[in-house]
Amino acid sequence: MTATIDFLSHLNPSQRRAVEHFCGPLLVVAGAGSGKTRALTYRIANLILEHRVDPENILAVTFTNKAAREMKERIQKLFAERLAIAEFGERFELLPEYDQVQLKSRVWRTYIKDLWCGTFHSLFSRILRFDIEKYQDEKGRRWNRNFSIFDESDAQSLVKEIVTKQLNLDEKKFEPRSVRYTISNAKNQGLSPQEFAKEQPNYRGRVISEVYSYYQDRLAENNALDFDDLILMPVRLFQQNEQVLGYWHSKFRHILVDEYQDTNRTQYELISLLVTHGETKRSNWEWRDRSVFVVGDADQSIYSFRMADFTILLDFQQDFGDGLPDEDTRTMVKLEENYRSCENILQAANQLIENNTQRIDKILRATRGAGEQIFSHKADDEMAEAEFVINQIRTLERQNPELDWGSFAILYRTNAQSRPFEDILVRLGIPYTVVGGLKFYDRKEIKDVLAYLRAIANPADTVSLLRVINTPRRGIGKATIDNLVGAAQELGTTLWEILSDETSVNTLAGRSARSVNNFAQMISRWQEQVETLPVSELLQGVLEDSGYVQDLLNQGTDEAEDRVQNVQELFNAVLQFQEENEEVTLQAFLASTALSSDLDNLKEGQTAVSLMTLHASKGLEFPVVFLVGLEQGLFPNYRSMNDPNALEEERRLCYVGITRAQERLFISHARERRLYGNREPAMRSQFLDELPEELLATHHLGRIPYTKGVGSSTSQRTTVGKQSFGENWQVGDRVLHKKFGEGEVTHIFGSGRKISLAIKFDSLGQKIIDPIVAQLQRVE
DNA sequence: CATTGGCAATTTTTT
DNA sequence: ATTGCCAATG
Repeated sequence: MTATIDFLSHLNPSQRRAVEHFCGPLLVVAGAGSGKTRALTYRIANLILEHRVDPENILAVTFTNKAAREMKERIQKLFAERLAIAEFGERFELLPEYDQVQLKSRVWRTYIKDLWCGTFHSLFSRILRFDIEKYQDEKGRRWNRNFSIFDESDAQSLVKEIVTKQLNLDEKKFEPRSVRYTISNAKNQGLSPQEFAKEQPNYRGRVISEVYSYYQDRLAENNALDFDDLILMPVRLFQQNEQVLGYWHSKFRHILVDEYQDTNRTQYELISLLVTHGETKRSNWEWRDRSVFVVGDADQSIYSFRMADFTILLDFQQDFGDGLPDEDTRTMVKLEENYRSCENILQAANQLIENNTQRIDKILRATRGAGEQIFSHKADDEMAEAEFVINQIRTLERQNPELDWGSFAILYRTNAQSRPFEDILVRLGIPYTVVGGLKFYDRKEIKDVLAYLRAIANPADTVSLLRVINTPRRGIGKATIDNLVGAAQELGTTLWEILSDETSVNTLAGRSARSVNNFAQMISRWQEQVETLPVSELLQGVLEDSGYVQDLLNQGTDEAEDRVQNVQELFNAVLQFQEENEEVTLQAFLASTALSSDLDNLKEGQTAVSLMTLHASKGLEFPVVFLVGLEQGLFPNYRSMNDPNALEEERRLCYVGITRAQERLFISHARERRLYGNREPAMRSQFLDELPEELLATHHLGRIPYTKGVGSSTSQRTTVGKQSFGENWQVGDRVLHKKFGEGEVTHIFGSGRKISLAIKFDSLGQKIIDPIVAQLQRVE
């Protein structure tokens, strides 16, 4: 127990309240860099240690697989350190390696293995592997436990096929991309094809609802689910099957959700069902040995295009909590102390986000020194911008021994912006990693090989079968394939039913019958091995017997060689997956490939410059951050500029970017940028003008100073904020804000340095403002 | 049937 | 500038 106390002692009072929370609901409003991951991991450890909660009764939802992995690792470390003291009387790091390994694996087995920790998608795909056979949709479609998970490109080709082949519609008028997006939105609102159809007043909507219905048919035929189904289907299943819901409800007694501001309606529904057992009357809710603990920050909500809805976070107090105002509530904790960034960076972030109207009152407090000024740079074009950035990186790296390549991040709005940076980095031989963009699992050769595996795991997966039936060439042409598929459709069975029957093939395939039968026998052979062989050996067999690798080698081109390399990497991925998990099934491996993002592969401790989109940067931090391409139309993106809500989201994205920086922040834009091959003039982003001028440096004189931001910098800038510090604000005071105009103080939160004011502006309504950050003048 | 070349559309962000 | 799609050709 003493060890328990000692880990609680690293926490500030708010964090401590969060960590020590046991039963009932709690909302943790956690600003950027406020130590929320620490709060989450410590709380889980505390539940297990202090409250004797069995790990298998804990459900922890994270936003990425990487976050899940890290969370498990951190908890494991916590336990290992504690046990080291208890059993060896020695700090974990000081133990001999053998003991460390032993201890770690024991901790894994007793505490971590049974913890349900992952993304919504991976967690609920796992639940579906148990219970999907008890589900039947409104049209009687059914799935079995071997279901395939179709990724976004699979889903889109399916839609495309339905639009063009099945409904003979104009691809221009019904772009598969946009139709798929509409369907996805419908699913994320929990609407079935029929329910969606009822809401469609116009032709287009009705057509899309028809596509949606066919789309579900096709998924079911293939025994496949898309990403949205992984969430929606459990909701439906829970709603229609009391027993299934009861089982999972009583299993998951403690539910934690990270990045709660990025959950959508169906995800919320899922959590709600598990927490309340589908009971609508609050008085019937059982909190005796249960909790729901959510962590989030509305200011970092950047996924509304994926139907994320941060009002879910704002409503938590009403939905689950006591609904009391902030001063009295016992179901909300705010983490406002920022441990990550220097004060200048934080002030910039705070002031930028003040421009948003939809917020929860929260202000980030600096705990570190002022640090250097933020540097803003205007370049001629995107090449010059890249040169500027890389030059800064080289200079800083050379001048500061504590910085290595991994200390730098270049963040941009769109994936396409990475090129010029990569070009220069390659030229100079500086190590770098691009996260996101062209995903490993999206490469043709990887998709091909995975299609083999998917067809083996799930014979109903016709899409995958068709992908590989003639890859590499086996002389099975379009005509024979059409014949076989046509027959399957005629009979209402799967393609595999036909393929696996030699006689049918002989009648249908004519000249190619031999090839088809060979192919089918090959697949059958592998299917028999699924239960007995480890996935790695199965894959090896596939690569050899299918002739896929041989075919690539025969091509002899550089490109083909690259592909062989990638296939080899896939094989390594299987080996790694087998090392990290016990009892690896083919389905589990395939699910991990479908649900893993590039982000998950970002390795800790690699000393390479990181390039990524702002979205991908969420949750990460770097000593030095470059925010590039701040131009109207690019960032904020032109598609968001006419919609106030979308514009606020862009601003939150900028806020996320700024708050990734620990010590230094550079912001740049270009005067001219290449777009689709031709040059276009560009205007500086409006966000630049929303940053506090006095924190921005625009010219530099030779060297760029770099001092670690711990302790105050020596610069004597007097910020406007400093002038208003110490003012005695009172409710009713009239103030003038530089941007928002005149308003009246309606509430005062905190005091001294921690003061913030609620101000009702005459034109814009109420906002919470930090008088130290904002430039307020008293009126009258 | 498979390869090649020309033309068009394309870029927001992702589990 | 790059990628995907279609039509014409051996």
